[in-house]
Parts: sequence; C-alpha cells; structure tokens
Amino acid sequence: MAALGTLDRTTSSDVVFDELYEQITRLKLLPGTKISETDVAKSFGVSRQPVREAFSRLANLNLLLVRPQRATVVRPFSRQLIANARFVRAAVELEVVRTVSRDRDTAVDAALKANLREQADAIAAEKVSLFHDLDYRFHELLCASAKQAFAFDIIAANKAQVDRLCMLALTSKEAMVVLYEDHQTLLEALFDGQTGRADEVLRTHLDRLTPTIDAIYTTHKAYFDD
Amino acid sequence: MAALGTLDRTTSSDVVFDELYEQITRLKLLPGTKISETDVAKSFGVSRQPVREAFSRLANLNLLLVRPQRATVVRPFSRQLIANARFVRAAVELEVVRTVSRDRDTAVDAALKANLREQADAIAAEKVSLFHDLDYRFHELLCASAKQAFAFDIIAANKAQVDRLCMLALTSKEAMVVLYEDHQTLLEALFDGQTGRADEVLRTHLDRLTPTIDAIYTTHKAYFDD
DNA sequence: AACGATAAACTTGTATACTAGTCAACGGAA
DNA sequence: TTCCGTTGACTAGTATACAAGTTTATCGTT
Repeated sequence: MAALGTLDRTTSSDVVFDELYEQITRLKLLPGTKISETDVAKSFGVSRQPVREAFSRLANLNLLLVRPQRATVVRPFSRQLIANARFVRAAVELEVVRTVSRDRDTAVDAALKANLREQADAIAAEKVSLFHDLDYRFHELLCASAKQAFAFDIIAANKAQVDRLCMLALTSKEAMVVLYEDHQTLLEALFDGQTGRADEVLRTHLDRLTPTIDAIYTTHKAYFDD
Repeated sequence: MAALGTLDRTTSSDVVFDELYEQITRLKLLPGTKISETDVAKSFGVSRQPVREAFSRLANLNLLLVRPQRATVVRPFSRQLIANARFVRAAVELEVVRTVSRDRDTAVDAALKANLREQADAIAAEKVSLFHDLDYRFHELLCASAKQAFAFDIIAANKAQVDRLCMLALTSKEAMVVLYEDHQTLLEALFDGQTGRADEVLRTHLDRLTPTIDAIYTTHKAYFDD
C-alpha cells in the first residue's frame, strides 16, 4: 500500500483546464477570441465555479486575459511577453545544460542517444509532428540528466507561449535538419564536458526562432497587441 | 486621460491573498498549520469563494498545500522544493547578471550605487530589517539594469520559499558585511564588463545560504516534510 | 481496559442566485 | 445626418446552499 494520501483525482476544473489549454496552445482558439465563463460552463455541463478556476490558472500562464466586468479573451500574442518567456526559458535551460556538462546522470545517456536516432528517422520519414514530440522529449531528457526534472515544467510553461505562435509557421525538412544537428552537436559537447561549447550551441539553438517569430509578426499582426 | 482600461481594482480575493502571503512568509503562520477556508472567510468577513481563489494562488506558489476533503495546511519546508527554487532563482539571476555585464541600462547605475551606500549605512546602524529591504531592492535594480524588470517577479517568487525559512535565522552584523561585500564586488565586475567574474561572484553569493539552510534543517526538522 | 464500528463534525468541490459594472444598440433631439 | 443619453443585455465578483469524502470522537462489545 504505497503512496497513500497522494491520490489527487481529476476535478471538473482540471478537465476544463486541460481542454482549454489544448485548444489555446493548438490555436483551435485564436488570440483575441472572446470566451465566456457561462458559455464554457454550459458546453462542459458544469457550473461556473470550476470554469472560473480553470480561467484563473490559464490567466496565470498568460494564455487568457481576464478583464473584470468586460470579458475574458484568449490572450493575443505579445512580443514583450514572448521575449520574457524566451529569456526565462533560456536562463533555466542554460543552467540545466551547464549542470549536465559538469555532472550528468549517465543513466539517461542511452535515452538521449535513442531519442536522437529517432529524430533522424522522423526527419527521413518527414514526420513533422513526431519530430516535434521528440524535440520536446529531448529537452525533457536534458533536465532529467541534470537531475532537475522539475526544471522542465518551467521550460514547458514558457515554451507554450512561443509554441502557440509557431503553430502558424510550417516546419520544413531543412529546418528540422538544422535543429537536429544542433541537438547532435549539443549532446557531443555535453558528453565531452565542454561547458562553454554547450552553452554556445544552446544559445544558437534557442535563437533560431527569432526570424520565425519576426516573420509571423509581420504576417499576422492582427494577433498581436504590441 | 491616459491608461484607460488598466484600472484593476483590488478585489476581496486580493486582500485575503496579500494578508495570508504576508503571514506565511513572515512565519506568523508556521509550516504545518491547518487553515480552513471557512475560518479565514469568517475572519475576513467575506464568503468562501474569494478565499478559495486566494488559497489556489498561494498553493501555486507552494506556500499552501490543499488536500481535498482533508484540510489545507501551510506548506511545510521541503528541501527538494527549496533546492528547486534556488536552482531557478540562480538560473534567472545569472542570466540577468550576464546581460548586465554585456549591455546594461546605465540610467540605473546611480540607483545601484546609491543603494549600495545605503546598505553600508544600514549595516553601520545595525538596522537588519532595512538592510534586508535594500538587499531585495538591489537585486531588483539588477533586473532593471538588464532591462528585464519582469525577471525579478520570478526571482522574488522563488526567493519567497527560501526567505520564509531564513526568518528562523538571525542575521549577524558580520553576515551582513559579507553580503554587502558581495554586492560591492559584483557591481564592480558588472561595471567593468567582467562577465565571468560577475557570474562567479553571484554564484558564491547565492551559495552563502547553504549552511544556514542546513543548520535550520537540523534545528527545526519538525517544520520539514523531507 | 482494549478494540472496533458507527455517527457526527469537520474538510474541500460544485451548483445556483445575486450584485455591480461595462458595453453596445437604439431612439430622440439638434 | 449627427450627436448624446438612456436602456437592456452582457460581463466577472461574491454570497449562500448543497454534495461528497475524511477525520475524529463516542459508544457498544469483547
């Protein structure tokens, strides 16, 4: 009878949160879309309270914008917020990578290598969605290797801001190859304990989104509020 | 008529949140203390809903632990959570410091220097509380100098975890001097653009809490849950 | 006296009703 | 036609009532 008292059953609020989170980050709900507590409550067949709580959590993640007595809207993109999110994500992941380069959990090595191979396969088969999943998992494994698994929660929360925007960009095979090679180079640097090199590669890797974001800003200015 | 639509009046929930946050971080409410939505609602003269929202926000900050159908308690200290918070805080502030050392907002220079002088005065007058406030403000100014003011919100949120614990330690004049000298050295390195040196000083600075935390763990094991 | 079952007194989660504030559309006046 | 004020349909915040589950105390049995 292990893990007593740790049973947190999923509550109505969780269901609403998960569904809305999915819809917002996958752009099923576009930035600026008005969204009403009452309507959502009706569509889920629950009362307004669980919805309110879900809204509150989404607002904390900067995915919703609650304007008292006015309305709640899917938060428009904000270059400021995106820059902030990227700053934090970079800060945390750089520290993760530095940790790995100095003292990593070698038990994760195999998983990292396997993940890298799967990335290559995904690219060869041009499976974009699969590659994205593996990319996500790759960065998660880095945190595990640093024995700072929790850090990926921070990274993921900040990634969400950017990923939502990048849904508007289509990923070419060439772009995937570039990312894959970054991963490859990073892993080599880490396994060799080259802290400075790993730091540099990760910065380059994270900066690759900049032109994409700029491009989306010009083509989809309506979704931005700054 | 500037800044229209940005008026967010303080809600009942905010009042409850602020008061509880204060009481928890200042250890007026000790770790493990049971705290009931109903009781708090009564004492504030509001209904349970605003209290629930405040609880939810405090739980997100790892200051409360809500156990459904059981009770809500002031979150006990956790060495794991403290380590996590320190990791993130360090990661973000290191990136801030690196940014400052490369390209800072010189408009903040005067405020930083003035703050440093006030720290010296506070130590001379042995005003511990004032010194802590200035310390807080010093790190906030660093973020401003990096033009990443928002980053201090992240730092502060993670600091809260640790500060709450450190309320149990009394600060000696000698300890303040050490911290002051760190600040001094850090500022010199930053103004000279010595990125590596600044990085090193900040790491040392943030690591100074380790023995304090370890000591509190042995003397107050009852407040910990691991 | 020690132990176990039962019930009462808690807890948080959810539903419904009400309050106060915002916005937009409509209608009348200039 | 244009402008302004009124009105009604929205919004989120709050209060209260109920539901479901846990803990604790009490009472009966061994």
